[in-house]
Amino acid sequence: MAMEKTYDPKKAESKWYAYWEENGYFHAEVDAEKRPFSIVIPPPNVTGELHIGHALDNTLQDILVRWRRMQGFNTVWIPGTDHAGIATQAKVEENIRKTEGKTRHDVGREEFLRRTWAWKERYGSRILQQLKRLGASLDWDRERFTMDEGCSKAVREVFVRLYEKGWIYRGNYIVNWCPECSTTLSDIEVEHQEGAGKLYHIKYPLSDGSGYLQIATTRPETMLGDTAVAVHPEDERYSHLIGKTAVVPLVDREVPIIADDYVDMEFGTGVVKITPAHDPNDFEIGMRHGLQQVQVIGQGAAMTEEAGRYAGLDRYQAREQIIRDLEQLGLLVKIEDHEHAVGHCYRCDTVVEPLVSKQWFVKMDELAKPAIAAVENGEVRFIPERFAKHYLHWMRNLRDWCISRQLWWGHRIPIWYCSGCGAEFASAGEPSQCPKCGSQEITQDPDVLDTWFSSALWPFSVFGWPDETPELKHFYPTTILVTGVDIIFFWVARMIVMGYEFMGEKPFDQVLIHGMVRDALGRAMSKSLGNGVDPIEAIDEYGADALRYSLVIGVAPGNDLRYIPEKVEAYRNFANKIWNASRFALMNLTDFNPRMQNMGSLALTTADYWILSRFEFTANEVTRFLERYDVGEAARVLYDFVWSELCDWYIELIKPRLYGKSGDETRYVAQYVLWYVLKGTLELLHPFMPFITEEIWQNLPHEGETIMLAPWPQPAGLSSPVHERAMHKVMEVITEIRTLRSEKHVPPGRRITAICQAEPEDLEILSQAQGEIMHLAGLEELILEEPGRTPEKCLSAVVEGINIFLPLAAMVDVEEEAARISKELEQARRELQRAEKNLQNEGFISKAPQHVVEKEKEKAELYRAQVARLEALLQELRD
RNA sequence: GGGCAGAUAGCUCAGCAGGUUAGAGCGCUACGCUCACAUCGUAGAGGCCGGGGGUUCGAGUCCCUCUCUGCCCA
Repeated sequence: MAMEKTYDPKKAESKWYAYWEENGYFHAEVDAEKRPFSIVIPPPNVTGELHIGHALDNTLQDILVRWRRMQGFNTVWIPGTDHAGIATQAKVEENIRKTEGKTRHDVGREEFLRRTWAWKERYGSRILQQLKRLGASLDWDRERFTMDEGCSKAVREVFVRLYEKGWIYRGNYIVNWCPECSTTLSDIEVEHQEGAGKLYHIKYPLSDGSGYLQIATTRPETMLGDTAVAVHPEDERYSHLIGKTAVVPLVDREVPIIADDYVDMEFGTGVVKITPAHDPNDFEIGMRHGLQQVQVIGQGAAMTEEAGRYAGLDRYQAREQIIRDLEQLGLLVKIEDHEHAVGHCYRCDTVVEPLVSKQWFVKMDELAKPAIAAVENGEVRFIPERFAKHYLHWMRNLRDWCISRQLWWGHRIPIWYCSGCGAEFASAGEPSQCPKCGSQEITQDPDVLDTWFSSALWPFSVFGWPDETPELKHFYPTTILVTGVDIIFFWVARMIVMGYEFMGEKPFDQVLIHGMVRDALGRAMSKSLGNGVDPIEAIDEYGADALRYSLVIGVAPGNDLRYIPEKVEAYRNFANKIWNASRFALMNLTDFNPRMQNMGSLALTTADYWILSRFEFTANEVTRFLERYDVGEAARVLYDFVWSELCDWYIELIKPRLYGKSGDETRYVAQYVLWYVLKGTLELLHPFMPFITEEIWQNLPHEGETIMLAPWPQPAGLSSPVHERAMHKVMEVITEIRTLRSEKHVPPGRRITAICQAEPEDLEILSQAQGEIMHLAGLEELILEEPGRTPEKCLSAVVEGINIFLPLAAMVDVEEEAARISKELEQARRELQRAEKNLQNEGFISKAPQHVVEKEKEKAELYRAQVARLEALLQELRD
């Protein structure tokens, strides 16, 4: 095959993805003989677009999936999308508004839903197509959608069962209302943002005319709905007023002065107004004290009729007007600047309004118990572990989950009301009459469920639950869930809850949490900042493999990372490096057939033993890191091996042999080892860089149809510390000669002579590698001898106890040489001192492990020789 | 207010189970188009591992504390 000088990702990517898909390599059937490895994708929003966070999340999953698949696990990765209630509905509404100038109410519920489905059909596959560009090896035959028939059935089943258990209930409670989205939100869908606000101090007259109480509030507009004033029961300043009444200004409502622990004596004046209808804490107090609820703010965030002359005003206009009016009445004491957190809608960022309304809730206390225990006892493990704390803290302080949404797009709540007998009943099917009175006058609850309700069932609904399918039996619990920190509460926690309740078992063994992708300045990516990165653009520019590698390499689990285009470029270069090393290999393997001889019968050189040993080490490390889900370190180890050891050293070392300069026999050996290591390296790289590895692998002698299904490299007994140490010495000698040349500006093309003096053992090593040393150090002659004489007029150095002399009389400046050698001598002495100090330490000798002591002794010996040699050199120079 | 994370080369980050002469990429300096690669090679400069204390024979790594930055919860 003719390979281009640079790697072209575009061609390889489309070609191989299609090949994999057509051959069904992504698909797994249930196979009881094999160990399953299963992952469900965190379903992206069906009408969304792939962003860089998805790219990271799915790259991690794909790496794990491809790796386990190569290891022979029965591997399945389930794709799918989420209907994303609010987001999708908002998009379609926006479209209707723009094109027809109509609202969803103008269009009507049925028609609106028809259009939303059409929208989903049209744009819903987009994000999945984008995942294909990334190389994601998802089992497309098993694609699901949270609102498809099966998932919807699961949702209704779960709802009905919980309802019948009494764990889903309807009640009038204070909920978070988004005036913009016109729906309730669950507690976690509210984001608290710190902001500059004001603290208003207002006087409330006592009913008996004996004076005033001064209260402090950040939201004066809610005072119109005040039904009490509260103080702390132990606050002596006010104890005499408890039980009396005060008058709420502007509305002249007489309200009780109550005592409640909730009041913070330190805050403001220690007196707070109580508005049960518009504040969650006040709501609780109201329940405790049986207070009336007066709703003064409506669903559109405008003041209601209850607000009297303020009715119709927006909540913020009302605030201003009220302050002006209080000021006129002389009841406004002061306004202070005040930092406080305000709840915003996580979808549209509008300030949320707490309102009392009739909604559906899931009772969480019982449900949470097994889900808490599972993480406490390690049945479900978070990686990194610290996220278990986040999870547990949240789970232990759970409030009931508000699941009804005033939307149209979603799973409609399977509750019907009978206008005949007034019954309320749940049904998993489509009832035609009331089970109590038989009346056909029944209407379904108009609300839909929180999107996360269906996502919570994802790990079993995708396998066909409530039916007991073979898939469910084989692939559940899934092996690992990979997702970002931001949805631990939204999604992970609820999956664990639902898994235990309905499967009687955890939904996954492990949860791998990764951080967020930030921009180059470390800021979160957001629409408003416009600093988002389109992964598809990055793939177009640098290739999917490069993007994948750049997202995972060197990232510690759970840590955030920055997206820096230069980094992607660096791994584009890495891909190119692999490409060119392979191109070189293939050019030299045209006449090679690995079946001619096997490795055992080959006369391996030190370099061969060395690279095989390093390859084995690398393979073990990569596997070890992947087993700990430390993808970042696995990728880093591989990168270093490929670039430094394989390309910079091994390939350079064997060039003379490949060119036939040392005979056919050793040429074949070099070919064999190069082929073996390159093929194995591609296999190790494949999970990280699926496309380029397949492209090259297919061109190397290989067995099998695809690298995707090639066996993951196993330990093969290739480790060889002896050869590693020998090679290390050779490399040090080469580097030292190069350094001397470089410092003295010996032209790179000039072939020179070198003399190496060493003890017999080392001489043997050097002599074995004589050809390689000469080749890589640019020598025309390498003289190997035992120490004794000091050659005249030489550049000299000592490494690894080996004297090196370069007879370059013209380059030798005695002063410079002396200075350079002195400097090295100093350093060697320092190291020697350090080592000796350790060895003289009783504690060290007796307490440090044997191998550490041995190592230290070896070091000391080496430094001692180094010092002696350098001292001798210096002496000669000065004579 | 509570909890968590981070602080290592000019920049962005690794450093896993305390023991390496503390690493990488980018950037920087010098040289080099040597028949895989200039998306490259060779050589090099650059770090009291945030401050202070402690544990240990030994601390970037473990413990305490302080400072700064970020995140989550209330």
